[in-house]
Amino acid sequence: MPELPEVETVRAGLAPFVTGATIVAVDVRRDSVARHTPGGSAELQARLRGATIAGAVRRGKFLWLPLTFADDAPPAESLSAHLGMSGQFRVHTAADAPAPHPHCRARLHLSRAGDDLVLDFLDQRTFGYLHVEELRPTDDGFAGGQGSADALIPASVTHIGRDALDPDLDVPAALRAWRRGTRGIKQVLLDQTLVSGIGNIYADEALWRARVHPERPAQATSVATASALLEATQAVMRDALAQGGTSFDALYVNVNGQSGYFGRGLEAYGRGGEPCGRCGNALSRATIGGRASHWCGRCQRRYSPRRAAVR
DNA sequence: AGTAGCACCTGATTGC
DNA sequence: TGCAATCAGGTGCTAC
Repeated sequence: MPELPEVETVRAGLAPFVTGATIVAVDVRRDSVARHTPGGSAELQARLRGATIAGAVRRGKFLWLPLTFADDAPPAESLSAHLGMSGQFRVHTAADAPAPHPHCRARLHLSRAGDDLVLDFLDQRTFGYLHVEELRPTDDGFAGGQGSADALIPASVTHIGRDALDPDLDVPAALRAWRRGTRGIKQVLLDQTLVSGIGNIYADEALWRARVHPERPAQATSVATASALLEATQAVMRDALAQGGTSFDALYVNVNGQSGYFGRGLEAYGRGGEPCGRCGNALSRATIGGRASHWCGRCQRRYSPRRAAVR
């Protein structure tokens, strides 16, 4: 499922095709893809038509394309996209574009330097969406590193924290936020308002790597442990990114739902009952906070207040 | 304020 | 065999 590394792969794959392209027409094939836009698909179509895409920017799992219009003003609006669980983008030349796939929720017709392109948004499970909205200055100095889009983020993304690979992540503040409250540490890792980009799969992987039990209360997590968790998160995401970036061809923007990184490299997620790659103990699987969770009961000790008190 | 729980949706898989 | 229940996932909303 698309988490930070997968969304970054999509962003990086999309950017060279769409930057500088003008949106000629938008064919919405399922109205719910525009459910976050107040006026629905009609407003999405009307506000996108004629816009030129200035780049592709990402924070955590949120992706957006800043838009400029004929007046040459800096981008003030964006086409925002969230892949949900199963979203994909595919790019075709207009001449080679196939009939829309049954899971195609929207087809955008683009034009750049005389070339006509088709950008399909596919989404089997329909948790993803496209949205057109204004860009807002953010008070935390976020710089997406995308030139003209610096320091502006879509209105719907303002509540999302900097992501785990953002060089400007305020690490001490992030660790403090992770160590607050009564929730289990895994639920805290999944809280996109604190540190974004971590989903169910990488949460399990990071916890396994850092040897932390998913149900350890956040407030019983030491600075050292929280710090190790953040570093494990960054390491596993960098590893995934290195593999996710390997497999795309010109017309397919890889969302990497199953292929690529998945099925290799994973030590915990989806491996309930299989031996731990570190100690050989059978990995546990249970639902925690409504999410399938996987961990090693030997390497990742459950928190015990009594043991903590003795020490 | 912080947290838990559910709705949203579809297709694959499992159970009867 | 056929149908129904279950599961998976991220986010945003509601209710405590």
